[in-house]
Formats: sequence, C-alpha cells, structure tokens
Amino acid sequence: MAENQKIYDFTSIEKKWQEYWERENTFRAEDDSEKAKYYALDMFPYPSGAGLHIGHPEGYVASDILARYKKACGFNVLHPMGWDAFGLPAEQYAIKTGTHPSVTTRANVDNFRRQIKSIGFAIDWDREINTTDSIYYKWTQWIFLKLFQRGLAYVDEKPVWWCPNLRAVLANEEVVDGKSEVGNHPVERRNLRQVVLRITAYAEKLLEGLDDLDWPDSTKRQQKAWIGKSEGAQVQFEIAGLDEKLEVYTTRPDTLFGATYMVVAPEHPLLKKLVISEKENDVQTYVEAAAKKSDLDRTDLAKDKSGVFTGSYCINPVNGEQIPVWVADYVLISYGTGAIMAVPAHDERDHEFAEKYQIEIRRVIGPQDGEEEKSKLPYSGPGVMVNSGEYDGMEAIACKSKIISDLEEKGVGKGAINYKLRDWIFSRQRYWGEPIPLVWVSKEDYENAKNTKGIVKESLPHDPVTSDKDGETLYALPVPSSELPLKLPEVENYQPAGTGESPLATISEWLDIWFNLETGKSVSRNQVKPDGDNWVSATRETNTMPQWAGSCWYHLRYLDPQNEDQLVDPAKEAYWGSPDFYIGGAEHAVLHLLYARFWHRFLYDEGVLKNPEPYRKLFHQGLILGEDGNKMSKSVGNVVSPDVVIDAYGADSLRLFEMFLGPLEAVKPWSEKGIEGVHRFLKKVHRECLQTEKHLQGEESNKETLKVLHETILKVTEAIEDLRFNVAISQMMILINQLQKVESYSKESIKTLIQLLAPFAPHLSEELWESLGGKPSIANEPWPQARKELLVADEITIVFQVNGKLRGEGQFPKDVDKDSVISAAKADAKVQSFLEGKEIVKEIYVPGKLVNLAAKG
RNA sequence: GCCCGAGUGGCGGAAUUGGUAGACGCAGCGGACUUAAAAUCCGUUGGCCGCAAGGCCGUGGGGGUUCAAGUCCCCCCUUGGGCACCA
Repeated sequence: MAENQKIYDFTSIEKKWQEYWERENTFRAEDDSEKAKYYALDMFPYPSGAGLHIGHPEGYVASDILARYKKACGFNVLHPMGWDAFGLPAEQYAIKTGTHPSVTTRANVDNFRRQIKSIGFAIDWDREINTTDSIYYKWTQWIFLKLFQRGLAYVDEKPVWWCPNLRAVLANEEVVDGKSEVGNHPVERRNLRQVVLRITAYAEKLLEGLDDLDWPDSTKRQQKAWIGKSEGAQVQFEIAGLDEKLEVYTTRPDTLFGATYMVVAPEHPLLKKLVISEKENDVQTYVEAAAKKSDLDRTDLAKDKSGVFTGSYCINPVNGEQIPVWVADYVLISYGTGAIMAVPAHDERDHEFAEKYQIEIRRVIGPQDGEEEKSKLPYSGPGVMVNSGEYDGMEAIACKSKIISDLEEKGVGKGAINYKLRDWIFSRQRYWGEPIPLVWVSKEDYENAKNTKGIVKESLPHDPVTSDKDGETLYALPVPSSELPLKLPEVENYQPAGTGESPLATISEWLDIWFNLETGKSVSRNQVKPDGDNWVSATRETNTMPQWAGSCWYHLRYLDPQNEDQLVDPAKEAYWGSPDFYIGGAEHAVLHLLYARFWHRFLYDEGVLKNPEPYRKLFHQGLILGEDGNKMSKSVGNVVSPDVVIDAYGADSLRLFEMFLGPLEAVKPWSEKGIEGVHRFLKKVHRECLQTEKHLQGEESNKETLKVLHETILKVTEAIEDLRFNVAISQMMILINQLQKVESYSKESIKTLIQLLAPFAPHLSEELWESLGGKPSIANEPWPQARKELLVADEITIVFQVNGKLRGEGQFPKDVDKDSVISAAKADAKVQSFLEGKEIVKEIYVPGKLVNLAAKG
C-alpha cells in the first residue's frame, strides 16, 4: 500500500482528474460573468482518419497553458474546440467505399475528441462545434446570402484547375507546382462556371487592417504581398489608324518617354482590331499556343519571353512618337488593363524582351557623376530624368505626380491603384460541402421576383447575377434565410458528374424544383406544381462551398453555439469579442487568415459585429519533426502518435515535453530520450510532495530556497506571458532541484511549485495539490505572486574584468559605492597580474554587476 | 532572381535592454546504493596546452564599432520559409 503510493501512477491519476473536470464542469465559460474575459482559440482541426499526430497538440497545449494561467489570474476563460469537418478526404473515401461522408466524419470526430480529451485540456466541451452540422452551416449559408445581397458574389466562367484523379476542381492555392496539394496528382486547366466572391472589393480594408494586428511580421508581410497594392497611372495611347485607344497601367509614368513598344496580353479584347492582315496568321498561331499553355508554363518555367508584332502602332501621348504594338504572353490579362507600355531601359522584363527582338532601348533615367550603378541597364531605381523633353533634370520620383496631373489635364490618363489580389473562387464541384443557397430561373421569372414583395426580393442584390447555360441566360435568386439551412440531399453515388459538375447535379429530384418567388419555399418538380401564384420552375445551384467557408467565422460561433435564431447573440459577442489569442500553423498565413478577415470585416460593415478584425493576436507554432529530423509522414514511417506517448509516459509528460522541446515558434525534432527527461522531472515532483517529513509549517525559512522560489514565480509568470514555455519549465526544474537538495522546506513552498506547474501538468498537479491538503480544483486557485524584494540579496557578486576579460570577482554589500568596488578590483591579485606594466586608461563600473579596467601598454 | 527568418558544446536549447557564454534537459564518463538489475542519488563533461596552478581559443566565416559583441554595422557562406513575369 505504502509502496504503491510512491509510484507515479499517471494513468489512474489522469483518468481520475479528467473525470473530475468533466463532472464538475471546471472549465465552463460563463456568458454572464462580472469577470474580465479571456478567449484562447486554436485553429480547429480537420478530423482525418489517421487520428491526431504529435504535432497537433503543440498549439493546443500552448493555448491551454495560457487558458489555465489566465483563469488562475482571475479571468473568465473560454477555450473551445470544434471540427472543420467538410472536405475532400471524407468524400474521396465515400467515392471509394460508398460510405456516406457523414459516417466517416462522425467516426473521425469521435476519435479526435477522444484523443484530445486524453491530453486533459481546459476545454468547455459544451461549446463544441462541427462545420458539417446543419445548425452550424445554416449560418455559413446565411453569411453567403448577405454577401450575395450586397453584390459581393457573382458567377463567371473561370479557368480552374481540374484534377482528373480527384475528379475535382481545385483552387489555385490547392495546387502546388502543377500537382494537387492533396495526393500530388497532375492537374490541368478547364473553363467552368464558378461562384466567385468579390474579395477584391475589400483589398484596401484588408490591407489597412493589418497595421493594428499583433501578428508575426512575416505573416503580415505575406498578406501584404498577397494583396499586392501598387500605385501608378492609367495612360491612354491612341492607335494609329483606329478610332480606339489602348489603355495601359504603369507604376512608372515618369518613364513614359522611354516607352519604345507596347504589349497586349494574348486575351486582350482589342487584339483582333490591332492585327494587320499580313500578321494575322502569325498572331493567331501565337495566341492559340499561349491559350494551350497553363499558367505554370506561362510563368514559372517559361523564363524565355516570346511575342509577335501585330503590325499596329500606338502614339505616345507625351511626345507623339509612333511605337509598335506587340502581343506577348508575359503580359497577363488578369492584372491592370491587360496591356502595358514597355520601357526596356528601366524594366528587367521589357529589357529582356527588347534585346531578344532588337527593339530600341532608350534611357530616360540618367546616371549622374559617380553613379556607377545607374549606368548599367536595365536600371529601375530613382534618379534624374533625361531624354524626357520638358521634364529633363527633374527627380524621377517627384516627377511621377507631375506627369500624372499633366496627363489628366490633357485627358489621356489618370492616377490609378491596382491590387494583385484576385477574386475568390468560392465554388467546388463536390458533394461534401455546404450547398450554396441559390436557384436559377429565367429572365422573365427573375423580373417577376423583383416585382413580388417578400423575402426573396429583399435578399436580391442591386444588379442581377447571371450565368449562361445552353445559350440561355439564367438569373440567380437566393434561397432566403427563412428557408435555411439548405441541407445536403442524400445521394447514391459520390462520383462527380463527368462534366466536372458536383454529384448534386445528378439528383434531379433535388435539382429541379418549383420555387416560390414570394416566400422562397421550394418543392421538388417531380411533384405537382403547388397551387398559388408565385411558383416558378427553377434549378438549384449544384456547387458547394470550399472548406475555407466554415472556418471563416467559427471563432464567432463558439460564443453562442446553439443559437437557432442568430449567428451570435450580440450581447455575447459584445462580451467575448474576438479571441485574445489565436494559435495555428503558419501555412494558413494567407488563405484561411485572409478569408476569415474578409468575412469578419464584412459582417462588421453589415453591423452584425462590433469588431472589425477577428484575430488580434496571432501566433504560429513551429512544426514538430520526426526523430530523424524529417517531416513526420506515414510514408517515411516516423509518425509519433500521442496515444502511444500517453500510454508510456502520461499526458502530463507529453504536454510538458511538447513545450520543453524548444521555442514554441521553432521547427524542432521529437526525441524519445527527451521525454524521459521531463518525465523524470515529474516523478521528482511527485516524490518530493509525498515526502511529508520534509515539509515544515509556516513560512519558508531557508533564505536560498526562498529566493529560488520567488525567482521561479517571477520567471515562470513572465515566461508564460511571453509564450516562452521552455524557459518556464527549466526554471521549475531549478526549483525542484533546490527543494530536493535541502533537508526540509516549507509546505507552502512546494504547494507554490505545484500551482506554477498546474497549467503545464494539470493532472499531476491536481493530485498533488489534493494530497498536500489543498481543495480541488487547483484550477480555481489564484496565481502565486512573486515578492520581488526577496530577489535582492544582501550580498552581491561583482566581477572584475581587465580589457573585457574576466579576471576575478568579489562579494560586496548591495549598496556598495563605485569607488570601493574599483579599488577592490585593483587590489585583486589576479587583476594586478594583468595590469602589470600597463596603464589604466579607463575604468568602467556597471552598478551591481561588473568592473572593467581598460589598460594599455 | 526578390523578400524575410535562423546558424551557440556530442544533441535540444538558455543568455529578453551590448555587461560572468553554454542555465535547464538529453547523451557520455566516474562513483554511491544493490547479491544483481531497474529506479534513485552524488560528482564530472566546449576545445587546445599543462602534473598542477593556470593560460590560450571559442557563439557559421571575414572585417568593423565599443572599455566590453552571441547580441550592433558591412560583406560572404549554409539553411528554413514566402513570393516569383502583377508592369
């Protein structure tokens, strides 16, 4: 019996306290608390079939330590968890096995929940959410309707990545180096009808909003680069012999005099008119070849530029010169105006092209005396203008705005801003996603809808959203919010339709409906048309939403997960606001984090939310590599499962070691030996707690112990605040080493250590807290306060340096004056030996720390 | 190619503002306890020279600023990440 007590039986301890927390609702977040709130959010996982691997919990442990620490500091803490459960793998599995994705998803979620619970997080499980629940995706659809109503959704034919193996369309960001991100299959271009969100309308707001965010710099930079704002001018060039103008965008209007040719993209609408008859064959061949190239060929690989002269000439508005117009695929139709003025002297790309086709290269930014670097072309920096008529001699940068206003005066140009950001292709031709709540009707029925009072009319955008199908133009009507959720229908076959459409397109009883223009209600068309006036024939939108949709707003739903009438109760949103801490992988730097900012900002503009930004403080945990230093992967066989680690060492050791591995943001390898180290530390703590004969009543009487104790309180507190958990753990190890070393210590001292340890190793801490006579739960105990006055020793050590090298040290009273320290240093035998034959030229004293004698000779 | 970040013992890392480099842990070595092992504890561990006292060198490489540099500046190397014809 006594023997058993001394063993650190983590398995039963962890089971005991996990059950306790669940039974007592220890970590329930109160909606109507007087306390200040603290909201710690993890990027929620996609529950894959493989289960959790050791990398997943890293961020969760970090946020959990913060959550438990903040609770101890008196905050009302919310630390929730949920499932981003729509997505491709469950659908792929369904295609292979016929198992409904909801079945797979449920099993995977159950397994993930079990694994996460086994690590002992301070999660309020009453707030668990799942993006595939219709009570959740009702509101995802609701947000879409709002976007639709505000004209931020439209439908367009877009060239998209089609993956024959996955039989699915992929977004740009899901294609890496010409292969699908999932499964690494080859992909090709196809034109398909897509629902698109006008995120570009939010480019400026998304850019500006970044300034106030406490985010890693690199992530902000990535978003900035992704949005890609540039300022310049749009300039119109007359076309010789044509009554049309060619408009270009340039960031360098100051180099207008150096434009020696023009380029239009192969898809440019004016190209047909520009081509003279002798060039028609050449140009047509070129354009066709360009159309066959994928974006990859046109950008990444094709460093070699190519193009064809159209035979036409433009007239340079600043000097009346005629310059040739070329077509070349290094100019993209999707950016700016799809046409450029080429200035080979001051643009690398134009320079390369001009050299290849022997087009004139004319310098307009000149080198001045001693400016070597400007004499080599192409040169794209600042400088003084030359060969530029009236502008000669001016600073090019200053000249930009002058030229723009001169162009404006002449009516041939204007200042302009462009963004690299493209609209967001929001549709997926898949089954396992949120159905997009739109139906398609004829023009006539659309006009009727506009004239029919009711919720459908109220939800319509100002301009119609249309799409051409089989030569007919169809008009989009919303399935109004009163009809949400629009649930996924059952389907027999999960294979996408061969056309690239989603499997939903094959279920005609769902697809073809009678739609009521007044109420938005619908009835399958294989039933009789209902009585009444406003029933029209309609076809449902078959696309579903991308996986990003559900994660765009989940941080809001945790605040009010069961609300059937509102996305979130405004009172709850007002109290909880946005997360105080958000942690997740850096791989989401631009996609999830930009899309979520877009939706959140939009909801703010709509008056639904009180904060414009969703994630004020963001942190990226670093990858945990396999023990061999490689990325953990099944194929390499270096994956470590938390289940195995918990079996062998317990959840507390797992938690502690994930944090002890190194800085939270660093990429670092797993180590089996390393976890034994922290496990040993926990055993040591366990042993010390049970050695009650060492525990004394009253205050700590050993000065050294008292000092280390308060140093530890201070350092652990600071380290948690700074997310430097590895340092916090080191310091607790120093304290336990001290307690182990001395013969006895105050019981309060070890109780304090247990409190500091509680956020890191909560199960063991609860157990030991109880055994030391504390009242459960330790999670409710206030955080220990360091007494800083104890950290100042009466005696201090001051080191002596000669020429910056350590040569001795001395003990001094803490309020010693400079002169006595310096004379003591000079009197030190070793210091003297290094001063011999030298002259002291400078004496430096850093109070309480060191003396440095600079000597020469 | 461009833009960021990182390089510290055998290993993971510490040194937050320029002020004793290598805390803490792992691994190693020596020892205690034990019939033995496990567990635990104690000591030791950057390199070179030296019997020792001690000295010299040392934070990717080279230069610089400073009384003092892992920390600041310049150049270079290696490595991780992001972007990549956006005019």
